[in-house]
Amino acid sequence: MFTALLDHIQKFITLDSEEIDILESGLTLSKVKKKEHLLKEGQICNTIYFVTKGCARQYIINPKGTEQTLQFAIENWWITDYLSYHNNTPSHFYIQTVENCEIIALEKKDLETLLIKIPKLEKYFRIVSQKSFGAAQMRIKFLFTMSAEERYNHFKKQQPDFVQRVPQYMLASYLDFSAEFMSKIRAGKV
Amino acid sequence: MFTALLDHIQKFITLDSEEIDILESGLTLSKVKKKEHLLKEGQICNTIYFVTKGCARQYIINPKGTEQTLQFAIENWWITDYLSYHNNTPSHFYIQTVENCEIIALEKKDLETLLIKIPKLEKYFRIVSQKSFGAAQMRIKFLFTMSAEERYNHFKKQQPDFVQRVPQYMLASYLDFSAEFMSKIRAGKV
DNA sequence: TGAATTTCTTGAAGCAGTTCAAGTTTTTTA
DNA sequence: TAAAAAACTTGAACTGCTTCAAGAAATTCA
Repeated sequence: MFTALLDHIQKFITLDSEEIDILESGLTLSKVKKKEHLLKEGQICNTIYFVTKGCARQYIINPKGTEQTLQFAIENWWITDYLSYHNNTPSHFYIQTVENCEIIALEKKDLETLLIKIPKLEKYFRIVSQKSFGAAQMRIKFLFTMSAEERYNHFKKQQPDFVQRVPQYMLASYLDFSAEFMSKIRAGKV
Repeated sequence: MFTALLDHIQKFITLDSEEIDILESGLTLSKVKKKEHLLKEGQICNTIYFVTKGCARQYIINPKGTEQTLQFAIENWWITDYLSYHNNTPSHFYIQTVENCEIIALEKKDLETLLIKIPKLEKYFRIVSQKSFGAAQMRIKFLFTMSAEERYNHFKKQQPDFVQRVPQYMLASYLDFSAEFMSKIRAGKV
């Protein structure tokens, strides 16, 4: 049931069977339909989400009223707003499913209990978040140094399957250009 | 000697005096002159740096040959390339001091030893990196939604002192616009 | 201090990508 | 399976910011 997450955790740390039991008893898997919100702007985020099936995204609504995706989370990715989570401040983001999903939602209180019972998990979350931070820095590098077309081609090369999986306008906003321009890039009219 | 770091750590966890001793014995503080490099592109990063005095930055050299700053680190900030650090891959970044600095350099091997001796530190680094990741997401939000002038004004409002502290062309590249445009923004010619 | 270096400024020309508006295609749902 | 909704396309007009070039000002260092 939780094998996806357990496998992911055990890439970084080793759990014995007792710890696995404790962990499993603290988790719940839920099905979430496409386009449902896990978090809305203004709410305080007190849950972290692990996607075991499907795809979710973090987005904002910009001053022009257009949605802009900041991050996608597919299978084996965590998604949350850590700033809201840690500072208990209203979130600047929406988190929403892009497909029908299976998601492990881990609430702050439960996570804190788990971290006390299984201190090793601290290491897991440390490494995962350090890597995520590293990935965010690379993302900023790409945004800074590549043209729109280069960003699209680079992304397509890195994640060829994923490109088919989400509406092109969402991917366009993730890569920081307009849906219309995406259309022109894909048609080779650039 | 290490009070800045100890204070920072104890914002998130509590250390007893024995743990403090262990920690201090594993640290070294070094003075680093302005413009020295802590990491260069292509090197594998196996050290994390904590700035206790001065200012460092992470930057890249873009295809046009211009430096672009991705991140600044002032007093009480960690700076490193976590992707290179964790994956043992060549770094995409330079890390360089912007002012004369005092820096605690913590090497991977030493840090791993410390994390075993003082498991609580895992929690400290987890929280710090989760917050950093949250901050990186906010940074992407600002880059996505604000005009160049708005980004400058917003940054100036958040960090009024810091704006004076670094060359304006570095700040311009951090905010993702040209040095010339920075000059025009500051002169009100926009 | 004076020379060298670094940083900042200014205006003109250019362009990568946006915006708008309208139509077409694809997907979803009742 | 028809109607509605969501997603994609196209071209024309526009614009926020870059690029270039050259000089001025500030800072560094011998």
